[in-house]
Amino acid sequence: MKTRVRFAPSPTGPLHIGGLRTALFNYLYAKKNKGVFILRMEDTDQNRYVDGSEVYIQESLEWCGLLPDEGPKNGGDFGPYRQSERKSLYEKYIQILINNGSAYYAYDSPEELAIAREKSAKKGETFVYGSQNRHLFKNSLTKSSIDKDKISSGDYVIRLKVEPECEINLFDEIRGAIKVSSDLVDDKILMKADGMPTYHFANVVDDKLMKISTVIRGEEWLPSLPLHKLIYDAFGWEAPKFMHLPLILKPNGGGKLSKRDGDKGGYPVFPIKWKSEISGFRENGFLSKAVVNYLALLGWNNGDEREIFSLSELVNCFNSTGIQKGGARFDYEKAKWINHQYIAKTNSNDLLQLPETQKLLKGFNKEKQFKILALVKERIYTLEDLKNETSFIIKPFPYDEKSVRKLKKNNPEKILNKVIEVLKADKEITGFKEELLNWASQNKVKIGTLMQSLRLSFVGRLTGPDVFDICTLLGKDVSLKRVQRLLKHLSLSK
RNA sequence: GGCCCGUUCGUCUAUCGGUUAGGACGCCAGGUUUUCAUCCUGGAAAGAGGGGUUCGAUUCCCCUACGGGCUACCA
Repeated sequence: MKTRVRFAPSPTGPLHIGGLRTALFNYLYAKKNKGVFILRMEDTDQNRYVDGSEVYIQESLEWCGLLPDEGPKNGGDFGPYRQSERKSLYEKYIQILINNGSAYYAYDSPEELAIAREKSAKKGETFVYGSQNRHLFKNSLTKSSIDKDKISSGDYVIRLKVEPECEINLFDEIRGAIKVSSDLVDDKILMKADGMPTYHFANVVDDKLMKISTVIRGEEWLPSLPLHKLIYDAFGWEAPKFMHLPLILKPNGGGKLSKRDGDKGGYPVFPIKWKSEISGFRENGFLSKAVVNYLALLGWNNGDEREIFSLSELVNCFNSTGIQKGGARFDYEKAKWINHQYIAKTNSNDLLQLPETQKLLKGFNKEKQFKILALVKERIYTLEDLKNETSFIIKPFPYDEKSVRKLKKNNPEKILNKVIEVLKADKEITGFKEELLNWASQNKVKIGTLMQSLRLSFVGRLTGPDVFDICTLLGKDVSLKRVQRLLKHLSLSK
């Protein structure tokens, strides 16, 4: 049987990294098994639909290199790939269930149900619309015939008729066998009053019609697995395999990572920016490969100590036995560390291709960009760090006065004047380093003081990359100006 | 509340009955860099608790505790 898996988000806003990781694992499973990765939009809830979501999801997947083989954008033989466009299919298939007695019409209003639910809650009971009490409600099982008026006015839903006292045997590829009694399963609504299917029904029908071999989704779906199994059974269909992924948890506990955790925690939770309001990993200076790598490690491991994987390496190594059972806390520090590894490893030319890098380095020509990147690449954790690491090239930081005062005690004027002399004489800056160091040792000038004088001149602080590399990058004229400027500053601050 | 799933350093994880319980992030110390960062070396840091099974349990089973998910005409 051909491996076919689907990533099935609903377009209710931007996709967060939990969803992205589900997509990733689907992709890896598909590619590992030489199968097909499908994108399906679960847009059956018209109230929650958010414009732009589908494009966002597609772009996020593309940014990460997780290109769907079939989906709303590029089509396929099993379309349409938006559930809203498959309405006639659900209508056709629900009739099968109506006809074989597995489903029935129900006419209770949402208000009536809310009241019933409240009643149960007051008694401390769980409300279940099912075999025990369905006779107390308005439906085609309690009335001798179906309510023609309600049907024609569309004022009804269709529920699954769950048989009592059946043992439902489930199997999850990660967790193994699970047994649940059918008494715990509601007569869940399959078709809503607006004529749209619920997730549960559409999901089963589509997975069957799209020949999905393995359903890989988040653990939040595990509780509805019995229901889904019952729907497959009602059709007499063989169910696909199921794999429920552990959830990605908030960094400090308290549940699964949510879309709102980003602004609270000061870290991105979305792959790319959403409209202009929320920035993503991309805008925060992450390489997509690093994000993919980190996400893969959140709930999966290769069984060894390896941590850095490219997408194709992940495809090769991926194995569902390496998937974790428990939820994984999101750790932004580790994500940054992986990004740091990728930035340092990626060659500068490739980094310069990225629009994000170009934006950060737009004031420089190509040659200079390359040099700057080489200078700071191994120091930074995100591309955003380029800003802080390179700003002194355009304009030095305001002098760190504490360092200036300290330096002053060591007669830096003599050194700075020598530097000026050398810079003026040396046309190419080539012998700059050697000459200064020689001079220092001959004149009993502490090298430390020399270095600090230079660094303070060029950077304004006592931090940064190698001071002679900086000088070379700045060029003779700029270097000279900065040394003269420090000399002037020293004399003024007497 | 009910149901389901889970539980190894602070965090991500290795271990498929016998290990000084390993690695990584973070943290601390030292080294390199006469700066900071990177990098290198070292260190502190874990089997939730209680019962079984077994010659032997982190590993298998049960209970408890804790964590999480679900409990909509949302997905």
